[in-house]
Amino acid sequence: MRSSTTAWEALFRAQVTVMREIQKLPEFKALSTREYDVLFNLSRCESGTSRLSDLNQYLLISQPSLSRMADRLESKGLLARRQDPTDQRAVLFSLTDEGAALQKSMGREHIKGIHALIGTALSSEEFATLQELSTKLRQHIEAS
Amino acid sequence: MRSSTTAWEALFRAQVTVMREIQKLPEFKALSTREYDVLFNLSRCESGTSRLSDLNQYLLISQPSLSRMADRLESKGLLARRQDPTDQRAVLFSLTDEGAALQKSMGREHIKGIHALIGTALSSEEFATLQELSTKLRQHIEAS
DNA sequence: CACATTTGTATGCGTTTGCATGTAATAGCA
DNA sequence: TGCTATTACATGCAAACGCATACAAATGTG
Repeated sequence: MRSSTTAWEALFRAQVTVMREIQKLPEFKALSTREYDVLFNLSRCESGTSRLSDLNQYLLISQPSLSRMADRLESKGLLARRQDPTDQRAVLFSLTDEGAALQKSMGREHIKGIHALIGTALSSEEFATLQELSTKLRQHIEAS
Repeated sequence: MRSSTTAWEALFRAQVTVMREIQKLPEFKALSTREYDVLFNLSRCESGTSRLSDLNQYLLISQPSLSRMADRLESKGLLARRQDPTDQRAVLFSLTDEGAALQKSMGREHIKGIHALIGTALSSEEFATLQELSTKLRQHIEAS
């Protein structure tokens, strides 16, 4: 009972602390971290496209918020919407060339920023362990 | 370069996944997770009070947002504002009895929910390691 | 095959948020 | 001491958010 909740609290506090610093980084003047996260997740789809509802699974924002955020990203020319040919209800999102390029450049800066921020906080082995345990935790929930 | 950023991504994704589930828990119908977080942080102050700016250090929301959230929590009778006698600019927040009681009851439900959600995801040793590494990561940033 | 249910997305609307800025108190300095 | 800079919080305002709901397409059911 105790170990899982204290571990969660520690993980959550670490996330808040890192996130506070990340939001200050200059690359997030153009796009908020939430918006970047949409581009990032889309860039990770091997098909290059994703339904709104599938994308929403990996984000903290609500479905209506994502729908409207997509409007904005679309009007900025970063994202393209098209109908799913196999399901007329569904919408498929994909990055435009411009969106993909912006994601890449923000991603590069983001990596630099993260490294500068936490690069020396833990050893390589510790980072690997943290990654492994975080992934295991996430997968446990996704599997249930 | 790589190990720190992939570990951060994994930690962040885990946080999103856990948080999505937490937000669905029934106890967060009364108060949002952000609002609960304010009560939680206040409950952890050994003095029982905290300046707005100090409290804000541990939260992701902006200072103006916290100021207005405090207005709402105050009007709900959960929080009390008073002036810092040693600094006329500053405001000291503290939980009212009602606020402390609500935090405790939400905290209890929260712990149950977390345990039900992730209790069996990792072993006790793994949770302890996750907690230790997360804390070390956070402290590295806070120290800089 | 009609009809109810479910699923996927969009929209109305009130609330919450952040940015820029205002105001007042303190600190720093010449 | 007087003046500037800084710090702490609040407020105006537009943007973004979530909830409830509407709508349309797909699925299930008799």
